[in-house]
Formats: sequence, structure tokens, C-alpha cells
Amino acid sequence: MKCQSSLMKNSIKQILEDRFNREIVLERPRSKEFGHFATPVAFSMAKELRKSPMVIAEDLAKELDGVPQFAKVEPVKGYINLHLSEEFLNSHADEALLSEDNFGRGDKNERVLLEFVSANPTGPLHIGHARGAIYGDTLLRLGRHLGYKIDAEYYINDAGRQIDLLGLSLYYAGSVHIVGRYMAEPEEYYRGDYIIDLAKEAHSELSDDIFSEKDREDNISKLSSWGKEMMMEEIKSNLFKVGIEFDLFVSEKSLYTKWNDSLKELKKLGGIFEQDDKLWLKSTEHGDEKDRVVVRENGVPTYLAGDIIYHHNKFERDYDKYINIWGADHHGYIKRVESAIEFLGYSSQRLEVLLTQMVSLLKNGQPYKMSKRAGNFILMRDVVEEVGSDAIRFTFASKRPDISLEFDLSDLTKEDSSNPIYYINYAHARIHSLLSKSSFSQSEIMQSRIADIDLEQKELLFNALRLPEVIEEAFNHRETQKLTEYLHSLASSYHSFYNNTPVVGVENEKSLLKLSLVVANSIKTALKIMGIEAKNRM
RNA sequence: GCGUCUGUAGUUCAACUGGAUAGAACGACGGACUUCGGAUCCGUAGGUUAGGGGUUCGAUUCCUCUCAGGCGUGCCA
Repeated sequence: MKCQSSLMKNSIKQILEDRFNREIVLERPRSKEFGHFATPVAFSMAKELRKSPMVIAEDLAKELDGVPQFAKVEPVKGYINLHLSEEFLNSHADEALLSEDNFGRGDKNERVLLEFVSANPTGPLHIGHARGAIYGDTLLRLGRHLGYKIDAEYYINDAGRQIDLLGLSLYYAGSVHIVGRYMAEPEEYYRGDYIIDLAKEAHSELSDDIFSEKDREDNISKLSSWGKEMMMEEIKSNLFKVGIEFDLFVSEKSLYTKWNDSLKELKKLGGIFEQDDKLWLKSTEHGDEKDRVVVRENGVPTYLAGDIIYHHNKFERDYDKYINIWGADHHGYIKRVESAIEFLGYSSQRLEVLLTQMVSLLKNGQPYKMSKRAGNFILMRDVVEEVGSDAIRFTFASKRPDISLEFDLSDLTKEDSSNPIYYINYAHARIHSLLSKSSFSQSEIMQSRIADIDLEQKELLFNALRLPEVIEEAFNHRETQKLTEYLHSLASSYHSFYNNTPVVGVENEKSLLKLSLVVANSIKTALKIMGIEAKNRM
């Protein structure tokens, strides 16, 4: 049998649509007795045909007699339940095993610019940043698997007050803690151990008198730019430890030279007006609550100006689609950025802003407040060191981004069976161990045909083969938890199978091993997309 | 107040974006191979899907109102 697509669902849908000549809704039934797929199409036809759904379903089912993809077609209470044939499943199994970890690889060719993390280089990443980072990276991997040409970009906020504040904080910490000179406490500055550590480093790396009062402003500015570089290195290394790498880094500071160009473009379409000696973006024209200042009366552009230049720059690079992952506290910016994009002459439809909600932490059941200014925050680096990249990746990927997350640190540091990553790896390791016990070679197994399997085993096979659909669904809906849910349920089905079915030495050994191989391949592939390597042994 | 996200089992979360009897994990309780890895499996208990109204063959999902919570509501970044 020729199989046109690795998506079983699509090929089945196509068959039905060709037969019935209408749009078909295909769903996965809740219970496995209802088959692998089902369609409620008879319900929607009931009105126009003025017959009961039951009768219609029976008629339609008869029309599907003899279609080789189906082992059984059953009308039940108006639904048409479809049971796939072994032949159909075998052809997909072969494809899966031949593609290895390219199973479900797509050929979408859209160019996408995915911007995420973009944390200010004024401190190391904390646990809150980790969520956006892991969510973004998982989407990136999903999209790339489907063939999208995606560039991962980090926007560096290396201009403005935050950076000045970093320099001042280092200067203050150095003055007080290193040279031991009194200095009035600044009104606002970054605290935390990392500032003191960094100040020490500055003292030895830059110069001995970097904290001296002579040339104070000059010293602070040196500390700013040096500190920023150091923090960017720190951030990159934090990310690298969980397998995240960016293709592009764009500096806000370097873009500022383009402000006049952007301003000119905005004016061209009437996006700018002057009032009270300030320049305003007429963002209300595109649905914002109020117009926004882009240049203050002292001539200094606002933060929004930076975002405008940046998005201007993005759109000049001409991707098909732009995805931004922002913390939910920035949601107010969506309208104004979209508005600027429209005034620049582009369609804001090409921009999609995804928000990740806050992560709030408990420590032994008590709320744990994080504040970068106060310096009490939980570093991503520390958590990764404690629980490992795999666990933190799985945890964040398994939650929808739009719920605000609350978890206890002590839960995350647990390393017991409640950790799904163990559960899933264990299934994979078991399969690997079965293969080494068997006297059949891998190629013998792959050349065999899966046959004489019972309903439960068929369901397991079907689940393993669903991976391409899951990947597409997860990416299309930007919901990474689909993948983790899938992995868990696949591992669970396999453990169940393993516990009640001997494999090595039974008559149907090759068949069952091939089934296991398909499962292992899907687990391995899905984990790889999550930035996790499947274990053969634990 | 306005904008926005959320509200599902004791807890943390799912539910194929409108489909059949709302599912997992943790926790609790009770069980299972002298045999391929017991980090596993099987079972039990636990629900007015925050609440009311609406749309339709059908609603956790869509609309609307109410209630509760997070975030935002700088010419900070």
C-alpha cells in the first residue's frame, strides 16, 4: 500500500472526503473500543437529509466496505467508528523505522523569526526566564522538525537606564565591599551576590582604580559596558546548559542609529504627531487605549522607540512570520508595537506575540518572592545544576504557557518516580534491553511484518505512529504540553504491554519486537525534539 | 475602573480547539510475576468543569452576565 503522508489522520480524512464528497471532521474516540478514528459526520447530515444520524451512519459505513485501510467500519449511535487495518499500520511502521529520528519530518518552507528570552543583561537568568526560554526552544525544535526555516533571535537591551544602573551597582558594590570606602547608598541599584562577585572580577580584570572616586562617571560607564558583556556571557552559558542556542543576537544600542529612518517611515503614513514638545505614536488608530510618547521633550527616545526600530529592522529582513515570546507583564506592549508595524507599512498579522505567564515559587509551602533589585531570586543555573536539564525542560514544556505557574522548589528537586522523565526513559531503556536479549538482529526485526497482534498491542502501535500528528498539533497550536502528554501516555501504554506480555522467546517475537522498536523510535524522536536524549540504560 | 490571562478530583495539570462515559500524575487505600529491568503493572476512592443565562443534534470548549485570583494600566526597562 502506498502511503501518501506520515500523517495517518490526513490520509484517512482524505479517503473519507473523496468517498463522501464533503468536509469530514475526524476525531480520536475516547475509548479504544470505538476504533482508531471516528467521524460524527452523520450528525451534521441529519438535518439536510431529514433522516436519523443512526440510519445515515449505517449507510455511510456500508460505502466503506472493502477499503484496504480499514479492518472494520462500525456505525455506533450515529458515529462511524474506523478500525485501521494491520496493513495500513504496517506501512506506517516501516516508514517510521526508516526515518528514524526524522519521523514526522515536514516540508514546510516558511521562514520564521522566533524571538525569545531577550532578558536584560543586568543579571543572570532566574527561574522565571527559564520558562520562556524552554517554551521558546521547544517550539523552535518542533517547528524545525516540521521543516520551517526558523531563526532563533535574542534581543539585547543594552541601552538605557538598566545598563547604567548595572554600572552604578557594580561601582557601589566595589566601593563598599572591595575598597571599603563609604559611599551613599544609591536610590536604586541591583543587589545580590552576583553583583559583588562581578565587582571583584572587575577589580582584577579591569583595573585597580576602577572604583576610585576620581573619574567616577567614566568608571561607572566602563563598568556598565564591561558588566553587560560579562552578563551576556553568563546568560549564554545558562542557556547552553539546557541545550539552548541562538542564531542571532541583535543589540538595541546598535539599532539606535536607525531611529531617524524609522521615524521618517512612521511619519510617511501619518503615525506620528507632535504635542507638548514630544513626539507621539498615534497608536489609538490601531486599537490601543491611548497614544504613546516615542520621543520625550528632552529629545530622548522612549523604550517604545527601541521596540519600533527593532521591529522595523525585523520586517526589513522579510521573514514570512514573526513570533515573539514575551513575559505576560509585557502584554500591554502588543497593541503599540502592532500599531507601529502598521504605520511602517507592514501587516501586523505577520507578527504573533505569545505570552508566558508568571512563575511563582513556593519554598516549603511558603511564597517565595523574587526581585532582581533586592537580589533574592532563584537562579536558573542553580536549579539546572540541582535537578538537571532534562527535568527542568520537561517540567516547563509540560505546562501550557498561558497559565500562571506555581510550584514548590522542593518538588522540583525531588528525584523519584514522580518525575515523568524517569518513567519515559525507563520504557525506552526496557525496549533497548529487550533487543539485546533477543537473538534476532535489528535488521531481521525491521524486515519482518507486524502481525497477529491483539487489540491492546494494535492500540500501542497506533499510538506510536501518531507522533507526526502530535508534533504538528503541538506546533500549530503553540502548545508544547501536547508532546509531553503524548510521551507520558505512550510510555504508560508500553509499560502496561510489557508487564502482561512476554516478548523474547515467544512465537510472535519478531512482531512484538518490531512494535517495540516503533515505540522506542517515537519516544526517542519526541524527546529529541524536547532537547532531551533518550536513555538506553538507566 | 479599563485591558488581559486564568478558574476542571485533596494538589499539580490534560481533554484532539464543538463530539460519545471529563482523563493523567502526585497523595491515600488495596493488590501483582521464583520468568524479558518492581524506577513497573493492576484495582479502589475522589467531579454540580467557579456560578447563572444563551447558541445547537451535542458545550469544559463559543456568546453573555456575575464571582474569585494573577499580570498590566510610566514619558521605567
